[in-house]
Formats: sequence, C-alpha cells, structure tokens
Amino acid sequence: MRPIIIGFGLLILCLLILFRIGEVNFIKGDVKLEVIVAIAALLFFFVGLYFNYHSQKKAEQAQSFSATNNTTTPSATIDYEQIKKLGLTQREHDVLVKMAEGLSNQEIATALFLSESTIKTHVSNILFKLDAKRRTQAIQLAKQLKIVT
Amino acid sequence: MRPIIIGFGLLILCLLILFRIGEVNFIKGDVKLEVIVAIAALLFFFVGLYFNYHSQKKAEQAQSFSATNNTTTPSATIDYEQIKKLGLTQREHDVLVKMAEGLSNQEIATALFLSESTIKTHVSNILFKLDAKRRTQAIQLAKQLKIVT
DNA sequence: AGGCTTTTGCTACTTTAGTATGAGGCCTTT
DNA sequence: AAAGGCCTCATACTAAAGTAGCAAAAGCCT
Repeated sequence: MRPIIIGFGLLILCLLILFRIGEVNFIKGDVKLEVIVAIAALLFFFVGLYFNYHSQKKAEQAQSFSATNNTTTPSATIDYEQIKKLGLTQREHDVLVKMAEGLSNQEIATALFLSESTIKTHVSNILFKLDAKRRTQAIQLAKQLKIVT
Repeated sequence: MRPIIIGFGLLILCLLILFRIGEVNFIKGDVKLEVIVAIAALLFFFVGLYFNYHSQKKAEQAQSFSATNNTTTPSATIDYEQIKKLGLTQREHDVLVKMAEGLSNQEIATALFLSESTIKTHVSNILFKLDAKRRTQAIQLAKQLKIVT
C-alpha cells in the first residue's frame, strides 16, 4: 500500500511543478496552456490505466481463489486444482497464459505492467514447476494439463 | 474499432472546449490554470480506466470465443487446405509439428535426422509464412488454424 | 535435358530466452 | 513483532532462437 501512497505523492508533486512551470511561463508567454493540459491529461490517462489494471487484478485474484475453494465446479476451461497441485502462484499462471498466447517476455512485461526481469523470473519458476526445459514445452504441458485454454 | 474512434473524437472535442473555457476565463481571471489542469487530469484518469476496462473485456471475449469454437468442433483433424493456402511445404509442416510438441531446434534435428542449421532455415520460413515473430506465436496460430493438433 | 520447387546445409550475426543469485517490499500467519 | 511466501526487479552470465544471404543436391515435370 505504501508505494501507492508514494506514487500519488510524487504525482501531486509533478502536478505542482507543472503548475509552477505553467504560471511562470504564462508570464513570459513561452509555454501554452494546451501543452500543460495535454501533459497532465496524458499523465492521468496512464495513471487511470494503471489504477484500473491493479483493481482488476485484485478482483481476478479473489475470483480464482473462490473458484478453487469450490470443489464442485469442474471448470470446463481451466483446471485450478491442477494449478494448485503444481504449486503455481497466481502471477505465474498469468504469465503462463500470456506465454501460451505466443508473447515474448518483453511483450508480457508490457501487458502486465512489469519489467522484463520479473517476467524472466516468473518464467524460470514456471519451467521449474512444470519440469520443462523450454517455454514451448511448458505451453504444451500446460495445455495438456488444462491449466491454460 | 469504430467506437474507439468516436470516443477519441469526442475526447478531442472535450479538450478543445476545455481550452476555450481556459482561454476565455483567463482574460477575466476567474478560473485558474490549476482547475483546468485538474479537470483534464480527472477526465483522462477516467478515460484511462475506461480504456483499460474495455481492452480487458475484449481479451476475455476473444478467449471465450476460442473456447466455444473448441467445444463445438472437437475434431482433431488437420486442415490440409489451410496448409496449402499458407504455402507450407511438407517438410515445414513436419518441423512445425515437432515445434508444437515443444522440442528445441536441436531436438527436432535429431528426430528428423537433419542438422540444426536446416531446422533453423525451416523454422525461419515457417515464421515468415505464418507471419509470426516467435515460434510460440507460430504454435498458437498453427493450433488455431488447425494445421497441428 | 532444362526449369522448377524443395530440401538440405553453411557462416556470421543479432536477438530472445533462460539461469543463478541477491535484495527489498508487501501480505498473511503466528 | 517475527517468519515465510509472493511479487518485483536487477546484474551478469550462458544458451537457444532467429535473420540474412548463399549454395549445392535432389526430385519432379513436361
């Protein structure tokens, strides 16, 4: 929770700086209002993306967890029991899904708002847990075990 | 695709209106820069939320579509017409099948009694013909197009 | 036999993937 | 408050994968 607070703090700081620049330059007439508004708009556009992404992730997590608790659902698409059995975490499963879609590590990183390093770590752990040597093998296994569609 | 364009058109319109308000009121000195920036920021914050929400919806939709297709057509047969259409040769298809099994280039080479160089050539051609950037993507496409099981 | 495609293979690169290790923050449980 | 699992990220490697360009051999087709 703290990083979010820090993030917002920094954002507010950035905004204040923007205001300052805006005010100063308005006197000089160098920077136009449009530019400042555009920067702020862009900034908050991505903040919105980020924010929504995180809230949805949490919701998904809760959903899948409740799904695993419900033993009566065979879940025609994904076998959550199998995921549990293999010891795959939520995040690892996320990455595995993206992997199966044919994305590169860098693309997965972009899609999940993470760094490539993190994806590599996850992938490495996935390969270990699935006892696979390559990502292609992991994908094949994952489809067989119905932990990805 | 069209709703997105319309949406962005409306957004640009909103921005222009904001600019107008800003300029007009600056002369009168009623509304401050901060307010305009804040409005723009808030606006785009929600735009970000909305945008991300929809992109995720689409992803989910695509997933369910492919899922329903799989359930409605359980035929595990290979579409040779598709292979022809793509211009894949016999050997390339052989390699593609091995690729989908999760084998490395070296392993495919051993399995087909060829050198790794040859496999690389084939793989490169496969990727080109399938318009894929990586072998994982090629596998995913190949399964969708039913040219591998 | 000459023209065609396919198959095979090479060298020399560039780019991704994957491993090993460490570290810090967050969250839950104890 | 301490402990442990999870997530994130980084560095520094090594190992595959993929690209570009070329070329020889084989098979096929009238």
